[in-house]
Amino acid sequence: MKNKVNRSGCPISSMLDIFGDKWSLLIIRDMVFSDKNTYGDFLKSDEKIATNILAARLLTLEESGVIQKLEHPGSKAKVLYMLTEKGIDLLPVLLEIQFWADKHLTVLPEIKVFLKEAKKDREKFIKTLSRQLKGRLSSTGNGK
Amino acid sequence: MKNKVNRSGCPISSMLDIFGDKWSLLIIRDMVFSDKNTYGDFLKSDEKIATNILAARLLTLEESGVIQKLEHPGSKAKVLYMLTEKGIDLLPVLLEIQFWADKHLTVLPEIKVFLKEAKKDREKFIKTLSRQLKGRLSSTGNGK
DNA sequence: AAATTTGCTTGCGAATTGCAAGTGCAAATG
DNA sequence: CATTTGCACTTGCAATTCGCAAGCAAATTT
Repeated sequence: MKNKVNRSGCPISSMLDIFGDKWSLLIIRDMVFSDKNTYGDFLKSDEKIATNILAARLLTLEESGVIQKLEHPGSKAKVLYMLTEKGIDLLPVLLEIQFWADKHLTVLPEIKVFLKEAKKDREKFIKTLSRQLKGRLSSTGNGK
Repeated sequence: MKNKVNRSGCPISSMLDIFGDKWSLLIIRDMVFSDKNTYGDFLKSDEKIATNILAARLLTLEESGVIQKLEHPGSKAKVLYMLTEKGIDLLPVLLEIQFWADKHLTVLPEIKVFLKEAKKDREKFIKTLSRQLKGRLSSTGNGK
């Protein structure tokens, strides 16, 4: 859980020191909303991240303590990437980004339906999904 | 209000197409929380943005419709940068980022106090500050 | 045993970043 | 009213980062 830069004491700036690029948050998105958890999974996402960029981002995300590498239960050739609690706690940020995009950008109808649902009871949605994600966490022996 | 890229139909990805760098959100932060509204104001912020980068970001933010350029009431030499409604609506995103940072990163005590206050009644805080920001908007003749 | 999958690493040209200096107009100053 | 200062940028250029393509070793499948 390394702390590299830190342009200022501002929390937004500090958050951007980790996530201020076009890819890092998408990896978290895939883990939160699409249950992706291997290198190959992330490579396959719609935005087509380059393999070297993916490797670099996974490393910094791990160094920042938002994800962790674990041995994959199904195969030694695979690596299991999991969110830490720090990573799971980004869910409200991801949700608000989507609510904003839903209002001000072009969003696919299927996603609009999902967001409408999530917005209906925001707190409960966050609590339920967070619990679910943190549940998986504790079953790895790394839960708090 | 230009639409340049669009890596996928995902709302998070689309938001990152605009804000996926280390500077854009900081400009919005300065406008929302520090009442900054001139080129010089933004240059002076703690993170020391380079002048060419600032000019480039202001342009894309304007093209994305989150800020607008207006003539400065006090001086012709100055330019007044203002948030649009689209920009003001980023407040919940900025808040959640800060709540996350408050929990998981190192944050200055004064800011922790501010965030504690904001969190106490999140909805009211957002409504009040949004109204305030949108109020300024309508006094420029560009309010909806 | 050979082919394929998986998680990377390496090379390299292209694009972006960031520092420093410069430019043109407006406003303040002497 | 001539000159300096302030303001909002632009330009040049070196350094870093990005992104495509290829390569690679270990594990797994056929």
